[in-house]
Amino acid sequence: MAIATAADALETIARGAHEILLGSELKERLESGRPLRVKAGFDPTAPDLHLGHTVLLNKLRQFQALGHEAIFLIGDFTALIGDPSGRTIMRKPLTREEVEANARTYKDQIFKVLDPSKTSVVFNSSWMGRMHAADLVRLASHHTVARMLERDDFKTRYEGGHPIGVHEFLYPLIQAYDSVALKADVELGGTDQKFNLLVGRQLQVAYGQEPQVVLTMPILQGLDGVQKMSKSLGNYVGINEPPNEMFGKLMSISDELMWRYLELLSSRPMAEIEGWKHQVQGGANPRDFKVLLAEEIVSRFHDQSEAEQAHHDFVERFRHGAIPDEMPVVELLAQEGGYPIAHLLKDADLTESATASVRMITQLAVRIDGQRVDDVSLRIPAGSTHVYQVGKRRFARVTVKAAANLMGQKAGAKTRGAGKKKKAARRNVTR
RNA sequence: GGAGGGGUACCCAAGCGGUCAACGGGGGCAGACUGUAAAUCUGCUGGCUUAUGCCUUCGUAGGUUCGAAUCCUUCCCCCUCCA
Repeated sequence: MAIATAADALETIARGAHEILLGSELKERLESGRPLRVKAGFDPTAPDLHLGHTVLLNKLRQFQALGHEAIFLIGDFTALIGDPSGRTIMRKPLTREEVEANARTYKDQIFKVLDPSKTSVVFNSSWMGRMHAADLVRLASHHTVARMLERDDFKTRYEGGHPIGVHEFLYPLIQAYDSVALKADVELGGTDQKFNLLVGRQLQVAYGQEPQVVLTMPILQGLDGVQKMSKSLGNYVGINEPPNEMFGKLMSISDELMWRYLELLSSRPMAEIEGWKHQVQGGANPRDFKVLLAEEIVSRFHDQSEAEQAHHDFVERFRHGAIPDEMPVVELLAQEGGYPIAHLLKDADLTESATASVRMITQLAVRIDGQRVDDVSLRIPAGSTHVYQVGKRRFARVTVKAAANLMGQKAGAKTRGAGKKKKAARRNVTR
């Protein structure tokens, strides 16, 4: 098997990396010529992978391309603890069932990036599940509380008066033990994992192994460019998202963030990306390079033609202000006198509440078939179909129908009465 | 086990008997400007068929009062110190 020269390999591996500890050890192992065991652990807590996860996957892929073996560790055992990294609060443990379901989705998705023939997928429950209490105590004896509290987030929480569960201390230890069990040569992780990864080195030495090389990758910022990409923050691009969504989201990142994404997500050579940077400094429009990024990512998770289509749709929609072809279609039954606009927007899921609709209308953010609406008390007559728009991104095609039979009843019941009924019902539930 | 401190809207954080749907900041949303972005400026940020109106919210459940996020009691949760 042909393995690239150690110098070339190092350059590839170092791309985008935040830190390599120790670089000299990595070089030695690369020079040994044998395939290295490269481990990266994932919490099976996220049901859907997003681009943030692919930063590590891409790096694993690069190792594979260099002839090494990727060990994709699903931390199904550790997930029962919940990684406290970067958190200021304690995480709720997952149930066995949740963990298993999540792990399956991982397996389904990672091979969009990784080479299956050079990947082994392992679960740390397969050794941790068999460990005896006595072994765990022995494992725990290799670390001190003082050292645990060196970890930034533990320290912050401790000093800030936030609770820390004793079991959370086990997380780094178990993750570290995984490296022992797997005899890992290299472990990849986000920068927030540095502490855990280093515990791995220490523990391997304690168990008589050569310490693994630690490679940390920057945490990919989400679309907001500030917080890390995560599903719960809603600033993510999922790898299973439809092409248009994916394309649109990637185009919405800031110019500055674009370079980060290119470095960490694109498979284009860095030299080429550097060239783009110079062009932008010379006055080229960053947007055009953002397009190239978006196309590359969309074609990776879909295909080339879908990427081109997404690009085309995007231009139509934003440059020419076109109304998108695809949008939710909603049918509503009008009451006597038409459908009040504020309620229509809420019922079509364009706003959170009628009050919010009023706010949007007042702020001139609402359009019907492209026409601005400024009348809060507008009523939409039955028998009409229009495209309603709130802000720039939310659309729905709404048909208002006459409510033939229901009309009598609904009109008969005064709104106040209906409101009271609801409240009464709620009270009953509470009691 | 004992002593003290604390739980306010998405988050942080004021308020400490009426003028509180609750200051301020962050975040979010919208408008203007742009390149779709960023930066900037402005507005909004509990719900209700839109109302100088009503309803629900300041950990939980009660109580005092004409009136409570603010006072009293119960319970729950968190933190610190002592043992």
